[in-house]
Amino acid sequence: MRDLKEDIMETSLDLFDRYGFHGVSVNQIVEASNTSKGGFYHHFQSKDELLFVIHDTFITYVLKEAQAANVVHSSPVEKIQAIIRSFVHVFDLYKPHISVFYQESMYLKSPYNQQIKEKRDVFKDLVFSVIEEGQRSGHFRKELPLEITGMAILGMVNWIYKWYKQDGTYTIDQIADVFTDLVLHFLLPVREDVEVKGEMLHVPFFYECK
Amino acid sequence: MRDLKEDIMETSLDLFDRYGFHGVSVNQIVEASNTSKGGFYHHFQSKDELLFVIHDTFITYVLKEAQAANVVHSSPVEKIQAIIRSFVHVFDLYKPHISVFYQESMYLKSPYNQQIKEKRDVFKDLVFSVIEEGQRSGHFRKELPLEITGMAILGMVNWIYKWYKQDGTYTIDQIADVFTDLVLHFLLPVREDVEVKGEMLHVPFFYECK
DNA sequence: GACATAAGACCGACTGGTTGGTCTGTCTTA
DNA sequence: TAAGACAGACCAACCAGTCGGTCTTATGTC
Repeated sequence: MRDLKEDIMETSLDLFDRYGFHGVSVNQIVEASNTSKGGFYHHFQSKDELLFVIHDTFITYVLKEAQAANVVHSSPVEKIQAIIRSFVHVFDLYKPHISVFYQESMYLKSPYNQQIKEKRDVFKDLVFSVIEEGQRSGHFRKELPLEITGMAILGMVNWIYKWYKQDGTYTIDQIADVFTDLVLHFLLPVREDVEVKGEMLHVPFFYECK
Repeated sequence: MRDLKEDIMETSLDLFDRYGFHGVSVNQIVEASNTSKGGFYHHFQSKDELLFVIHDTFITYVLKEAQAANVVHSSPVEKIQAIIRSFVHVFDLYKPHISVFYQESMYLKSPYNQQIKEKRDVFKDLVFSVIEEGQRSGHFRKELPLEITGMAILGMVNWIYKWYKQDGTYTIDQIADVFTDLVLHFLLPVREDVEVKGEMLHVPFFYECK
């Protein structure tokens, strides 16, 4: 027999993914997971807390991975590659969690919304700081506004939750590869500038300004 | 005296944007817009229909603009520029509508969800076909997978609704310019390949290369 | 211009159903 | 035997939607 708390998590994740947080009642959750109101409220203080736990699961993961990438690599090019790769992979691991998160995060009450916002901001700042580091060191195009470029990257990756299917045409690795290619194509400067501190980058870059 | 229906639309848009569709009751809407249950249901068949009308407003706009761009321009480069520009501008005109849409679209019942999906698909297919056209004609890099690249563009633009503020650091025009720059940087092949059928592209990149 | 009339605009008390959450109590297990 | 795991009847609050009624306004008639 499985742990009942995990059953509730899994079942509610499935239901939320299909019908949304507000489209599923606690009664439906306990019914589908073969438990009871008492069982549910023994494990969770409220329906909101269940939602928070769902969020925290994947946010903790993506943040840990990005922070590790930031420490392991020294070049901003390698950092952004590693961050995008792990960021994209999160959608393979936690897609239902993420779908629920973006559809429902606005309804979470204090103190849950506060905690979630903090973790998301740490991740965002990390991505931004890598871009900024690359711009300062000359790896990335200095003329790009940090905020717009950063949000473009977060946007194209976050949007994956809308269309990615595990049994789709492309694997999550292929998506990660293409996305990294796209991002590096608009981040890296013309070829002449890519040589930084005697280091020659072997990243395909195609466009030169006229 | 304003039209009451418009008052309801505007008030509910504001409330939905702050608290979400399910976070606002019809009672709250009629209270905030100084009308009544009767007044509300005189203008709208249901709460769902109100949501549908909100959606339809901006979807109709973005679709019309993109289709016009597709007809007016002949080069895929100009087409994608115009589409991105108008797509980005929709967030300036209809940001509350769009926020509500992405948070709530999942809860809409038939036949509303069907109609919305159709229009969104038409728009998506239009963007994809422009990219494909550019790849066939040699304007765009042939090695990029259409689906992943297309969803990357839709993702980075759609995500604007999460962070764009009208009184923020950058205007919507600046965002559109940077986004166009980013997209063309990863779409266009090396300069040698940009010359197509004797036509030399004069792609107006917003930011000057060094 | 005065009046009758009808149609649409709007009102708000009311309802039937649902929801998140509580509480008392039982069962299991260490 | 005590403590945590779980059960399920119960409740107060709330919600979308209804319905009989009133008010406003445009129009046709004399």
